[in-house]
Amino acid sequence: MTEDDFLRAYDPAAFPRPALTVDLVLMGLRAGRPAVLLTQRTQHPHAGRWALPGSFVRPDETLDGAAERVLREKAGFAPAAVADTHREQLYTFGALDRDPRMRIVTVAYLALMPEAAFARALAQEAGLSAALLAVPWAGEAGGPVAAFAAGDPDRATPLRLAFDHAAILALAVQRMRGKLDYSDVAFALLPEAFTLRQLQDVHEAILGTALNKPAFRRRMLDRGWLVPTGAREAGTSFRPAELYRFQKPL
Amino acid sequence: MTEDDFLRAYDPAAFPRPALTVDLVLMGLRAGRPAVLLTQRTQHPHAGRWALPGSFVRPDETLDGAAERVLREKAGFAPAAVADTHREQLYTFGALDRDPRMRIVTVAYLALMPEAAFARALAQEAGLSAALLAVPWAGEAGGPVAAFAAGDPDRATPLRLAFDHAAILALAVQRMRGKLDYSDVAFALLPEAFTLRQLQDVHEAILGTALNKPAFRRRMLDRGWLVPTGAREAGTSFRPAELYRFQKPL
DNA sequence: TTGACTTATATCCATTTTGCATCTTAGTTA
DNA sequence: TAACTAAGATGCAAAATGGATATAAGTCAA
Repeated sequence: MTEDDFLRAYDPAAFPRPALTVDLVLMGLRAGRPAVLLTQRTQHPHAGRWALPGSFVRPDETLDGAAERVLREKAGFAPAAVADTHREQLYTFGALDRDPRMRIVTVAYLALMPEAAFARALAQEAGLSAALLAVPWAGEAGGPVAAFAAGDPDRATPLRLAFDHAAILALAVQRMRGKLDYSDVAFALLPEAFTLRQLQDVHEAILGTALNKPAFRRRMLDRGWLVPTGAREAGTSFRPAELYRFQKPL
Repeated sequence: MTEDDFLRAYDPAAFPRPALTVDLVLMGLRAGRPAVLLTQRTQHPHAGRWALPGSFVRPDETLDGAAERVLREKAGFAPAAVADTHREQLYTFGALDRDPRMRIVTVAYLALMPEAAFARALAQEAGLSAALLAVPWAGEAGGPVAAFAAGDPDRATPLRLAFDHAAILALAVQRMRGKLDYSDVAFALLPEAFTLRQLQDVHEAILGTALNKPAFRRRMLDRGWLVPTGAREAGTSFRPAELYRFQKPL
C-alpha cells in the first residue's frame, strides 16, 4: 500500500490520532544559577508533581506558534517580549505511556530569557515557580538532572517532576552545553549589556565547571561577537568591568 | 484555564488534531557519494515529485517504532537489519501549509546505512530510487540542498521534491556535518571493516571539502575508536591498506 | 627477478591554539 | 594615601594542527 492509497483510505474519525502538545523548558538565571519555570500540578495524574508549561497544538497554529502562545498565556509574556526570547525546538517525545490519560506526543521547546524577564514572568504568574537546576555531571554527556525549589537552598529534596519532564529537562541542559561554545545561547540569558565575568559565570553555571579566565576572555573577544559599549558596570567596590553588547557580525 | 481544565473539557472528537507522520531521510553511499532513497509520487498533490518515505504514526507505536516500521515496510529492511542502521530524530516540521490535503505534522528521522544495505534496499523495493545529493556549500551552515537522479551524472536537472522535503533533506545534511567530527555517524555509512582512506572519503563527501591526510589519520587514530583488524584490503594494484573496525572504548 | 609505479604509512617541522601563572591597572574604602 | 579587590594584559610552555616530505609495501610489466 502506498502512502497515497493509505491517505485516500484514511478516515480521520476511524483511526485515532495521537494528541499533540508542546512543552516548554523556560530557562533563565536566578542569582547566577540556571533555573526553569515549573507549575505544580493540582489534578491527577501526577498531582503535586512539577510540570513544564505546555499546551495542545491547535489545528490553525504552527508548532513554533503554539510555543509562543504558551510563552504568552502561561508565562505571562507580553507579545512584544516574546520576540526577544531565544526559542528553539528540542526534541519530540512519543513514548506510549508518557501520559496515562491518553496517547500524547509532545514537541519540547527550549526558551531562554534574561534574568529580568525571568523574574518578571515569575512575579506575574501566580501558578509559576522557579526551580533551580542542579547539573550534577561534568561534560556534555547526559545524566539525571535534578530540580530544586527556590526555598530549598541546601538542595535536600529534589522536586518530583511529572510525566517524562525530567528527561526533557535533562535534554535541555545537554543541548545548552553542546551549543554553548559555538552558538549564541549564552547571550540569550544575559541582559543587553554585560561584563565578560557575567558571560563566564553563565558558561560555568551551565557547564558545571570552572573555566580559565584569560583563555575564556581571549576566545570570546577573538570571536568578534562582542562590542564594547564604553560604559562600565556600576555598584562595585573595586575596578568596574567594561560592559559589552552582543552583536554577530554580518 | 489550566492545562487540567483544558484536558477535562477536551473532547477528542470536537477539536480536530493535527495528523502525525514520520518521514525518513535514508542516507547511504553510492560510489562514495552521499545519496538518499526517494519515491516518486504518482498521485496528487505533488504528483511526479520525489518524496521521502514516511508513514502515519499509529496510536499504538512510538515515534521511533513508526520510523522502524517505515524502514521495514517501505525500504525493505529485514527486522534484524533494522537494528543495524543508525537512526536519530532530526526535527519536527509543523508548518500549516506543508501538506495541501490536511494539517500534517511530521517528525523527520535520519537513518544511515552502509553502502551494501543501501544497495540492497534499492534492489528490493520497486518504488524506490536513489538520488545523489549535491552538497553545494562549504561548512556547517545551511543552504539549499539539491538531489539528482542516478541517471543524471552531469547533474543537469535537480529533482523536484515534494512538500517541504527539500528542507528536511537540507537539515539532514547539516546535522551530518555538525556531528561528523565528534560522533560516530560516519561509521554508520561504512561496512564492518574499512580503511582510513574510506573513512576520509566519507568525511570529505559529506563536508564537501578535501581534508589533510596525515592530520585526519592522526585525529582518527588518537580518538581510540579504531581497532586494526590485522587484515588488509584486497583488489588493489598497489600497497593495500590496513582494515579497521569501529569500536568505542568503554 | 627486478625495477617502475602507486598508494599506505611514518616523520618532521612550522604555525596556531590552548592552559595557566603572573603582572599591571583602575577603581573603592579606611 | 595606602590597602584591597577584581579587571584586564602579558608571557610562556604544552598541545593541537596544517602541510610537506620520506619510507614502506604491495602490484605489474619488462
